[in-house]
Amino acid sequence: MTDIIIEKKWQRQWNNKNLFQSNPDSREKLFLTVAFPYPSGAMHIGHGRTYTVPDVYARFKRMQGYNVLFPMAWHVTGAPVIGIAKRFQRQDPWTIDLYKNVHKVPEEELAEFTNPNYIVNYFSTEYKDVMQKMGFSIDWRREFNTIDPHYQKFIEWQFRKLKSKELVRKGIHPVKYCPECQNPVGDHDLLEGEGVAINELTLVKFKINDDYLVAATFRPETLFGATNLWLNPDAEYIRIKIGDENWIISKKAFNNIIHQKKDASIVSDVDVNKLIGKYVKNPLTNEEHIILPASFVNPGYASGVVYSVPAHAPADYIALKDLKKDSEVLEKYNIKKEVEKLEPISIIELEGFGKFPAEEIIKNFGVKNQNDPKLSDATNELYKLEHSKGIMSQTISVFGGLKVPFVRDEIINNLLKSKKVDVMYDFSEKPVICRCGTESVVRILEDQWFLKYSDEEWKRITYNCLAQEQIVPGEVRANFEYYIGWLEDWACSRRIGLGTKLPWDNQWLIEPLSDSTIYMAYYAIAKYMEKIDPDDLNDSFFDDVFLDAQKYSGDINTELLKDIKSEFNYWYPLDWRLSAKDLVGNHLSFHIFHHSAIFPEYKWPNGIVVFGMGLLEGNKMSSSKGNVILLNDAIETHGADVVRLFLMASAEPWQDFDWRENELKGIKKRLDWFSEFLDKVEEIYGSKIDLESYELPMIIKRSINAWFISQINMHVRNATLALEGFQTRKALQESLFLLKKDIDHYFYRIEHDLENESFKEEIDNVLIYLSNIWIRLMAPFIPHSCEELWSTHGGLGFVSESKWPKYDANRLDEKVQRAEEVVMELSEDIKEIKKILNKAPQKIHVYIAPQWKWKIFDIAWEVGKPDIGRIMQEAVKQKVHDNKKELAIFAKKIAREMTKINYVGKIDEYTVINDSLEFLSRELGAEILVYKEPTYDPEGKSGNALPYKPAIYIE
RNA sequence: GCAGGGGUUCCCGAGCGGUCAAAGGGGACAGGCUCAAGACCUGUUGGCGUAGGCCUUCAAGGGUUCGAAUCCCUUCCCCUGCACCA
Repeated sequence: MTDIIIEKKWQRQWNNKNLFQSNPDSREKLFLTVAFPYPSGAMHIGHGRTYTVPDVYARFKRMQGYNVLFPMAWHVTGAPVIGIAKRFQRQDPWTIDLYKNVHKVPEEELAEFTNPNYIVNYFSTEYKDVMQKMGFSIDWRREFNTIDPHYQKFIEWQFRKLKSKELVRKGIHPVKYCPECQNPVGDHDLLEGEGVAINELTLVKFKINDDYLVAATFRPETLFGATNLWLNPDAEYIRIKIGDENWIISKKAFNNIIHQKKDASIVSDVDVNKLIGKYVKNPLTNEEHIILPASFVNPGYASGVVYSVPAHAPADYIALKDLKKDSEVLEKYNIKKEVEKLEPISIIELEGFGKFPAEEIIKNFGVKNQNDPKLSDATNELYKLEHSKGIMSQTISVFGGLKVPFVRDEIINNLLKSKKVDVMYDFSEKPVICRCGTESVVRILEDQWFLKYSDEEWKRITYNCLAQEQIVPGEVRANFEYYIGWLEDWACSRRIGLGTKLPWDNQWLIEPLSDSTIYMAYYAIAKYMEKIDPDDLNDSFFDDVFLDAQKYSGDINTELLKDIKSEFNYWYPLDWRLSAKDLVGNHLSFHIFHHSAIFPEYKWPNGIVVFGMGLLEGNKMSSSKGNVILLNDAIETHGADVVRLFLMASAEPWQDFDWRENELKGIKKRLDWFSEFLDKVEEIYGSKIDLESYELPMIIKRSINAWFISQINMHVRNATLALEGFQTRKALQESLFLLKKDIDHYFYRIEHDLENESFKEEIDNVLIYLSNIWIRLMAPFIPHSCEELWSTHGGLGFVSESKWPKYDANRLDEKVQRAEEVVMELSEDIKEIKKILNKAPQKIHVYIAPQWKWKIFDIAWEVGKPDIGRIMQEAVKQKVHDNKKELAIFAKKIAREMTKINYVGKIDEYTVINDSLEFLSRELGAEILVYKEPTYDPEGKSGNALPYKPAIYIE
């Protein structure tokens, strides 16, 4: 078993020999990168998996002879650490506790965490340390972070490039915003309301005298069915001035709207009671609607004004019903007559419902009145149904028969053009509360910059780029296609955070996902940067290095420039990009977008591998909830190789893995078994073995040895194929678990052969042959243990630099493998019969199938289908057997048998069984007699003999 | 709602037209080894069976096929993502 001391020893030696520093040479290259971490917290086992996968692949490819580049850097751009630092400044107890107990930061370090730069530096140092403890084969000379001055030059170049291609535009954008902190807030910064979305609502301006009563809606198509407006009589309303219009909205709504309509100002208070009973004009239908009171209207949501569509909105329907019954209110406002006249207007047809779906859904949900909490469920349900399945009624002139979503968009667009409606934003759920305790609002940021992912031409080349990439696993390709189509313009500038300033508009920082789309190219040149003054990195430099513009002007020495450029051209394009599946819709898609926009086609990335998530004992891992195991702790308790092995064996990279302490024990046992295996071999061999010197004869004498060698080669072949496709779990199933099972079986079978000198020599050679292959096969997964075994048993150099085992097609023999199965199946069958007979046998007679039966199997195999007619025809033609009756019975029988037995051709069963006679008789506790011809067959059992299935007679 | 992925024997999980009562691991049980425990190895882990067999199973229902856990349709259930955030 490896302990940390041994692991450290090998890490030091790899480092001393610069084993993983990759420079261009004559070998074929392989360049892979994995999403760099955002170091705002400690590394946990989920990260461990993310970085072990590329490491295993890198090690595998290196052993195959590729010049592999596996670099690493730090993504420090962004706002979260700013928020964290602020919380430390405020001495927020929750944050201090999180960093002390979950991230396990020492007390004296925490004192410095008021500085965001300190935080990212602290954690990137820690990440690097843990990555080295994991034994990752990273070329650390290329390490950088995203606010290095050199890197910032690269980002500036990239953005100027995109701008010159007109892929960046200016616009406005709604964000969550804390009025108290005067800053946009992300989910991390919230006390309440995590994951709440921002919804766009249409503001419908209902004319009333010289004012507009402004109602908000998600469903402007329902304007056709409006019957009245609702105001909350207990709320305060005000008149505001927007441009040259006066709007009436609730006072609370103004607190929100002021962040969205810059020029809005309060004009006066409005007495809601005086509005009720008055009429407004519908901007779409020009009908007049009465204003009525309703308590369900929330003055804090949207504009605090609602227009009523009782046929299709449950709240409106039930509010109207409530009002009709409320004689006190009707009298108070003197609106009795008008209200009595009001009836729902049906405008949307919905399969399964009648004219007034709102009425039905209220009944279904058992909603009692407008203040019933079930009302919102009913509303959501009907909203969804009408959105997905609703058709506008034929009574609606131009839109009759059209689908609701289409009509909605049409109406919004038309009314926006004629300025009859406006747009506002509000949260999908409330409240949304900032960590400072203030309720957040939706604010519109102006002069925001966008990357134009909606651009048709850009989408088109992005699709082209995707089409020529390999995607692992293949199912994710559809996801990419979907996201590339779905992406709209992306706000790529930010006010706060660490990062690079937008080169042409200094008030903005470049958004963190936008500054990490093509940075893989930067790895290729990063190791040269310490020799260069960042000010010399002008656009002509990057144009020349990355795009071969050949127009460099600046102070960088020509030779150096040439080296940099040829290094980039050696490594690029990127062979594999690895990242988690939640980044498919943003980072990985952006990665394709930006490569296709900036680089020529021959530099486009070759492939993407998408990862799953990590679970801890069946629950989602989450640092903020404390449900994590730090990678460093896992290494300390189990050792890096155990951790690596578990992470690679428990699930394929794209599946979710589940860290279970219990399963980990099994992995640890398995690794110990592997590590001690060589001792076992030496025990059998009788002295120390030398991995480099053994001789495996071409002709293997014993069939069990031939079988074992064949199995080894099969596992080598399968493991190699699996690794080529990043299937680490499958690769380990083959190279560790199934191979071990075969080793167990082999030992079980040869147990008694060891006493026989003439058998033992072959066994010794087979075991050293196996050891030599096995250590190399396991080296990418558990490099420390393998280096240790390799060096202590005569391996030359580092196993990390040894050749990946190549499977030997001549040693992989299906028939040899099937023969062993025949022996084992025979043993099972005899055991089963013994069990049924329930008495100890004296002698067991085994009859091999006659020649003609094999011939019929050959024929059946040729035919391929259980077609008795054709098998018979062919058998008669070839005269395989004289006895037609026997032939017919047999042909009939094998028609079914054939599909079950995995036929690989004739096997010399007589020899194979005789070779295993000793084993069988010991296993079965009786003397075994094998017959080619049934010379002794008192019960006529020999006729049962089939190929692969000798007949049995027990007495 | 949209998109993607799933529902497999006690549990986790492979399989994705015949070699499937279904890999591998975990757990449980029995046996071997051992003074004993652990470790290790062997076997059992759907039911029936006095000759290697038969019957019932892979969410539910229907279909295609000589043959389906595997293909098609319908239904039910579960997971993930849906943006300004790393």
